[in-house]
Amino acid sequence: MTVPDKPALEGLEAKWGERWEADGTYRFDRTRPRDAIYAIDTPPPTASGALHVGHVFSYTHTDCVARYMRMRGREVFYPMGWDDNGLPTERRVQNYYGVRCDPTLPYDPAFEPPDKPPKRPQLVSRRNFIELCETLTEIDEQAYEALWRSLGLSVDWTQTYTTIGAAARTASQRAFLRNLARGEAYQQEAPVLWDIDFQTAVAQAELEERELAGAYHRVAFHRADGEPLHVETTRPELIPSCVAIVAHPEDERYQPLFGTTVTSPLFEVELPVVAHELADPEKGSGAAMICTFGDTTDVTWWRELDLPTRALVQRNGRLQADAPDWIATEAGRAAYAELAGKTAKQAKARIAELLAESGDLDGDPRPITHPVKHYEKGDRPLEIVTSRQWYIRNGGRDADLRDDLLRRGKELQWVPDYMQVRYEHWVNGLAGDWLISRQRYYGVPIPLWYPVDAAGEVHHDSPIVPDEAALPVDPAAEPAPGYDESQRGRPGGFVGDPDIMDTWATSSLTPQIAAGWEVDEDLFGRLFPYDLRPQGQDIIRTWLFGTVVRAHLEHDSLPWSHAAISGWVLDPDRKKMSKSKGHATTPMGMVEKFGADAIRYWAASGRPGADTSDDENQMKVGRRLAIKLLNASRFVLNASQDEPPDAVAEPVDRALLAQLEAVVTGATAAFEELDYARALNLAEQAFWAWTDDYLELVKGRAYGDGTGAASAHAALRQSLGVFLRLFAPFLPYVTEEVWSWWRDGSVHRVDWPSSSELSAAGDDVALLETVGAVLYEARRAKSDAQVSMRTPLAELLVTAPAGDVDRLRAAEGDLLAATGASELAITAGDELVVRAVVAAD
RNA sequence: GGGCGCUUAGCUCAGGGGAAGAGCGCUUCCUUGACGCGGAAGAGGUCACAGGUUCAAAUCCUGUAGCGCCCACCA
Repeated sequence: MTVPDKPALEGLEAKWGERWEADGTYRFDRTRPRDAIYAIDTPPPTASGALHVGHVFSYTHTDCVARYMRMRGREVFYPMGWDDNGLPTERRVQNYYGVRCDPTLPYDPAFEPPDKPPKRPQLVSRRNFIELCETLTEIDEQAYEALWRSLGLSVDWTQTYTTIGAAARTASQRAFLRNLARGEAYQQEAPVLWDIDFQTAVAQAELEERELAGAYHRVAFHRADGEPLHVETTRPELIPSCVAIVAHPEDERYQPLFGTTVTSPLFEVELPVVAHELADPEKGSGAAMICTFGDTTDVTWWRELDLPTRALVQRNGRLQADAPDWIATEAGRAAYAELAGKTAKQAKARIAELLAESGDLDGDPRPITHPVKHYEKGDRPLEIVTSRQWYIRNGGRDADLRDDLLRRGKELQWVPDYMQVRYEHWVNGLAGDWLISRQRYYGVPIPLWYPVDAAGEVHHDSPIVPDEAALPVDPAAEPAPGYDESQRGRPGGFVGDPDIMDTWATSSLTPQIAAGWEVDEDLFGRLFPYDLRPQGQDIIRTWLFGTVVRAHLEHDSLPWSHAAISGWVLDPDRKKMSKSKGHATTPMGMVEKFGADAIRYWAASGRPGADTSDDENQMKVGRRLAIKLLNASRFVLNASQDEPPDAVAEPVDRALLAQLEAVVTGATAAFEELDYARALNLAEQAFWAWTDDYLELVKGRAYGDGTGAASAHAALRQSLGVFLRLFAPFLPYVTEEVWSWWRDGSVHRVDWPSSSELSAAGDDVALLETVGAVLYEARRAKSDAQVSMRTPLAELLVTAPAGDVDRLRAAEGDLLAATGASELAITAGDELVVRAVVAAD
């Protein structure tokens, strides 16, 4: 046994990191049966930038649970994935290298990215672009792994996956094909939300509302009798796309007009006045124009009222160049020419001028701010365009499936439990099925081709499906089964589906990907369904819900039994922290400054689901705790020797073990509910009482010999062993360091403490409390007298109720040694009163 | 507009019917026989506000306000 003279935290991360790796301390043993395994569906962080303090926070929570479960004898499956699939990666590659993908270019095998991003993006082929994505994500992933390792995540680093790797592409395409075969995936030509910058469709789950400045334009449409029908709109540029005017069926102002027509200003298009209960009499004039498409309500009206489609906004966000057929009059076509080719914003400004000139604008536009739908990663408002897209059923259009999924939400154990409500609200609010196709390049391709008939027409309704054994496939690079590449795009040949799948369509399969679904059925059988999905509350609607949908459809089960939802790390200004804002403190810098155990202490102090602030004070406290653990351990090990457990005989020592037993029971119960924070708090409180009171109390006895010393030694070492293991999930480095002074093997692979091992525990938990109260008064007397704590008390007089008298007599020797008093005088009384007097000099 | 969560000491947060708690910070001490990357003690609070239930409310109920997040139909 070697106890260092001056133990320190510095260097522990490197020392034990290497040792754990060499020993395979956290390696998953796949031979264990299902019920001996604890499987975690680790969130794969987005590999497109840097980890921030919020990641450190939530991943530490999971690691504490993983370490606890491992000490409870569960074999923990704790993989790490990297979400390197999708738009964030594309965008980062575009900015980092200064390139843009042009899928029409041929592959250039000799391509090297420019040293620094050129002013004007360089165009590269799709394959070159994907190679750059792979290069950059690999660099990012290495930096992530280095941070996770130094933070002490007990991940099995042989179990890693990426969401763009071959295994993920195979699983993603396989699941899609199964969905297709069962009728759960389907394609539809329909209006979709469209990002004009990214040039892709966007799913409901990826929307975010932003408050934008706009203006109500009060515009006159013309009734047959010459009277105006006023409509207030924030989007006058869509008047040429107008297909009807709508008002509430019970709105008396408009009832006489239902069934009649009006003509639009400037464009002179004849439009029916229709009724629908979604029209709000309180908004604007009570009458609204229906355009194809200005917003999602327009889509509803268009569908339910069976209106024509008059789309003018193109996928690049500009109005189409040529005047459409439905604008028939010369004046109308001339007016349209003023708008043609303009962006929505430019057209809005111009049409306001035109309406003012024609007298159809009533008053000045009235400025307002209103919520406008954006793609969460995009900059400009979404437009709605019609296109052919793939969908997966998620209950958005099917009440039975929705009920099934709501039932799954109830079946899942949520931590904290109120998070389940968010799931239910999302599922109940679904407006449609899950749009999974994306018009992008870096992602898992939709594994389909379509036949081209002799006339050159593409038959989308009879897709050509690959064999599962051939997965993963890239229809853009490989010919359809049974065809030759030369037939691509030719009459009688085929075309590949040009789209990729939404990144959530793949990451909704992380349990299947990590467990080797359909590839390693033995492993899959031991892991699925998993025990735990830890994740952020912001992605309940995307990742959590998507994973539940896929598991329900494919396996008719939940993907995991528990979902632990973590809170946010807040900025000092109490805003949600995000990496885009950039923060002075990087996680690695924090680890270097305070030590990994200190950072983990801060993180583990945040209760499940609760937001926490980025508080350096808590990290300092954690550091102090870790240092105290080193020093207290050093004292215990130097001042004692191994004694059999039954050497604990002194009432004070037996009381300590009794107290500890209660702590172990409490911490275990807390961890079973995944409440790591409560477990830490219990251990910490007991630990400080142990060092402040118990160690001081038995110090004198421990330095002596005889049965009193043996009892103290046994109790000190037993309690140290318990504390080290109680702290091991939180402070893996310092506990392992101390363990190594004393014991063989890793503290992270020994059994979690149990009450059965504390066989000598007494039943008088109150003894130490009473004795502690006396100690406290003795300290206060010395503090008041401004003397050293080592100054002996001249007098120690206690009045105590009957029960406490026995306790004090039992601890008398220790009390005298700790306070320096020569005599403990006890008188009987109703309550405990302590008189401690320091010698007058 | 709807939902969920939060509001407790200067700060960060526990507690959750039965005498207001911790850490940090602050004040005053202790020069250290495990620990100065220490230790001891002290001051500091109408538990957001208003009603209600109760012998008793920080705690349960109702409402209000502020903050955060999520959702919603951009006329």
